[in-house]
Amino acid sequence: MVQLDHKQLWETVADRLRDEILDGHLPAGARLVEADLASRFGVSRGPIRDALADLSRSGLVVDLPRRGTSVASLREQDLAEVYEVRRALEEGAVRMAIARGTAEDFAEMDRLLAATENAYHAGSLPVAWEADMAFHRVYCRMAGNGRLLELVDRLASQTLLLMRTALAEHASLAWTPPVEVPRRIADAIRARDGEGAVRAVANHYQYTEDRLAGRAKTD
Amino acid sequence: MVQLDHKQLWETVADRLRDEILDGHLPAGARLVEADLASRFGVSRGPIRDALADLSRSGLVVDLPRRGTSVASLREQDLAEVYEVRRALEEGAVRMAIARGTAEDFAEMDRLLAATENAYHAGSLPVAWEADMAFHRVYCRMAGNGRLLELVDRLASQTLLLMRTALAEHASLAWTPPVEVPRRIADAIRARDGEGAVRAVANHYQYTEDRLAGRAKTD
DNA sequence: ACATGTGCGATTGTCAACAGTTAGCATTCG
DNA sequence: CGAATGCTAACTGTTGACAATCGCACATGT
Repeated sequence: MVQLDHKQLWETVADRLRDEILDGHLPAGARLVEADLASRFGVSRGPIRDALADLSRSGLVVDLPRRGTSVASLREQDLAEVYEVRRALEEGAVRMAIARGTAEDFAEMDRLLAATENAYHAGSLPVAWEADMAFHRVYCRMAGNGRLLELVDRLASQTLLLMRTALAEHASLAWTPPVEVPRRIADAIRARDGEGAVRAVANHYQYTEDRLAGRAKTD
Repeated sequence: MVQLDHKQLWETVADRLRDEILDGHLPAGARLVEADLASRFGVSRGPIRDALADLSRSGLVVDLPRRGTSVASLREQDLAEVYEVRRALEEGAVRMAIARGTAEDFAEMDRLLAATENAYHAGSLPVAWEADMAFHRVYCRMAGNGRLLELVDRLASQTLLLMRTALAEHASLAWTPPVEVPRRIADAIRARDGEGAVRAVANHYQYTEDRLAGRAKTD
């Protein structure tokens, strides 16, 4: 049986809004008025509400009762929170993933590592970040835990938004970790080295933290 | 400023439904028909939809498109998933918590450990489980990461539901870990021993896993 | 000048009704 | 007798309208 994935109206709306938020078309803090969106997309407010509820779940918008919803403007504090949770989840993920990786998974990781570096050197940071997110996603998928994967996805969205909005203020965010850092994760998983993989993930986040802390000092 | 929490209609509905699900009044698999609930609570379908969406987020109900929502009937697989994610999050949480624990936090942990054991010996398992969840929640709150705490809360709901429904089938689930196991977590946090706390959490979940695996074999 | 009260516009919360889809059952045809 | 087809009732997805609430600006009084 072919699973044709018919999207509900609110899913289509949510996808569209998510894109507009992540590509910066809807800047942080922008108000999302249900009636406006309804007329813009030619639907009623019901699906709009559902879509906004989903984006709120993902942390891309904030929803103040009786006062409407607006695009989340995430701060330093949020960045730290997201990274802490992602680190915890990914450390768990690699431990589970080591038993289940297939050759295709490893090939995809290699491909994404290369894509990240290429995009970085080509100067296309958003593309590099997305490839990096996809890289992390691969081994989280390998963990074979649907709940974990969904959480990672939602946090990845928030991370992308954070990077985008933060980059607008701090040019020093225009970087990705040197490819060796994430590669160590891939290598450890490939070698079925659980503790090594956990260390590699910790190292990756430590590196990122240090780099961000450095920014805080030098800016 | 005092945060008085005025509840939206859907929140009230969600709380009520959550209770009814967790105390077994609404058994696993029970269909939740929007119109029925609307007339039962004397509201329209709108707030009911919002409430169901929230419960779906928490994993307490499943939502099949165009076919309505019903109380989640979680399986062995789900139990494993939830525990894996909880373990990952809590290992991260204790690492963050060691720096931030206050005397009140430690007192509350002690109190909850005692409450768990008392309720267990008094034969009131649901109470014991809830106290245990609250215990875990304390050090997750100490981590000072709102996102992490919210995830832990949602997973705790699922765990309670799992325990309840599983208990109905397997009497051998009628237990809690010996109080020493969670106490080691509290002790390590109190001693500001980060790696020890991580080990204690891992140990706790390992113990639970073994016990559950034992059930699978002996039942 | 400052605090307090009041009216207005904007926006969400809630409701009731319509339309499309689904599962189950009866019916028909081979 | 079995499989495919066509109905039917139940339910969700969606809509448009109404009511309640909030923020803001202006007026009023001290």
